[in-house]
Amino acid sequence: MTGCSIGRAARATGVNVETIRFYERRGLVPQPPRPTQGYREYGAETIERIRFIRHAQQIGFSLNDIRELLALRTDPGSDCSEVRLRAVAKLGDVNAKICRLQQMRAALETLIAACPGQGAVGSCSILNEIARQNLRPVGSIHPAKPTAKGPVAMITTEFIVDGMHCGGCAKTATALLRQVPGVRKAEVTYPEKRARVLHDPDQASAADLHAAVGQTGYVVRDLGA
Amino acid sequence: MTGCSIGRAARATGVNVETIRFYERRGLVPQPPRPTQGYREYGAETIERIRFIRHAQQIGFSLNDIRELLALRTDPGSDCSEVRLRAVAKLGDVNAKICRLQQMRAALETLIAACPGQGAVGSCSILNEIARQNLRPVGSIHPAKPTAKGPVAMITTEFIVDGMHCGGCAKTATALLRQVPGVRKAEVTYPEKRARVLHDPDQASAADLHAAVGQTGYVVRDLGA
DNA sequence: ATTGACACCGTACCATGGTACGGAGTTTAG
DNA sequence: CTAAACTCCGTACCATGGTACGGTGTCAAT
Repeated sequence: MTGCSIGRAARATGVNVETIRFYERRGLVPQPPRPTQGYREYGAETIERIRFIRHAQQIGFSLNDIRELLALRTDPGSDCSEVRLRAVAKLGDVNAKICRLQQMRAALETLIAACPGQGAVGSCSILNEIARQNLRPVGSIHPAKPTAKGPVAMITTEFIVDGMHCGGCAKTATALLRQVPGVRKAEVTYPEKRARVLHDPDQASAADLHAAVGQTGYVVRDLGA
Repeated sequence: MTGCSIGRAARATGVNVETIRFYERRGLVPQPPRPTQGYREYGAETIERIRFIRHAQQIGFSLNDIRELLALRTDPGSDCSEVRLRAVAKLGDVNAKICRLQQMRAALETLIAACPGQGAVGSCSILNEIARQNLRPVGSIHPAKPTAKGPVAMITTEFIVDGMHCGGCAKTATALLRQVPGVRKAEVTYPEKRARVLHDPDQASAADLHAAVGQTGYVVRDLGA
């Protein structure tokens, strides 16, 4: 069977033509061969890949996550445990979001219940409660810490991460670090085993960073060790 | 008591200076007086306004929502029921998001539970299940309908919305229409009582649009009526 | 008087996930 | 053969909520 054009591929997968080109630019879909006049020709495996992307999105993976999953999937040297690690991390994200939203829901329900439903806005209990914030604060993903607290002094912390066995591990570790509140930038390099994190020491201590990386089984050492 | 500079206001509210300027551009914070050399001077009411914004964000309101809430709050002619309507609508949003996330969570948990935790990626149950989508599809906000199904024919539907009594009502109605899957653009104008919606008729029927607007108590009529 | 901190402005940039557009060339169906 | 439909490409734009930068001007403390 011969391949199909971008338009057919789009119809087959239920996405826009532009979306496929966008995925190609993002490295989610490989550059296809172009046998005739520069027209892209997609085989069944790419069609399937696009479906994979949409399904993975449905369960909460971002396009960057999905690129990594696809890389793992293609690389015969990688292990299923890598995938599992990512699924577990994503489940954690999803749970955290649910938790936040449930707090929002509780706050909204409280406000609505207290509202008489009519009257002048000046005496509107909802607006007044929001203004006073007689609401329990909604926690962030990690245990409540003040976020975005104006001008803060960022510092860079560097440490060694052992136990990684591929660049994908490094990316997982990077993602975990970025989830820590107070972290502005994080990069973990695989062969060097180095983590470099720009963070606000008041919000995220070195121990917080270590804990974030350590939760997946990687082992953290200080530079001097 | 005299007002304070933008820097002090930022520190007092825990936001960035740039954020205050950003809110000003977005119309969330009024243009302050500038008694000396063009420097902004903020009074207590603006500080309180910024706090209101942050609190409202915490419970899920977007900046656009908040602008409307602030307008209602300031306008002595508006009624508390307007506010309540928005809170109820937001609660609906939040519930819908929770629902989606719970479906994601269930899907991830199923995948993780089925994963042996090690082995070659070729036989990774997680990746294979994602590829096959042996997962119950995650519904969107409204009852499951296919989303983003490639090139679709959009149509414009126009109808009359009765029962609105201010521009804020029109905005509420607009927001409700935008939540309907298949709707690309929606605009509702107050004095004209007109709704104009660009949508995919396969995903969102005229009846869907009417139902979305009707759920708040506005009354929909066809143009010819 | 000097110097560091603060303020001004416009604009660009970050992530996220796409969609849209314009102008050109190509393929395919009638 | 012609015209519609499709494809190419780069770039710009949508919403969301900000942050950052560069160049310049001003205020306050020493």
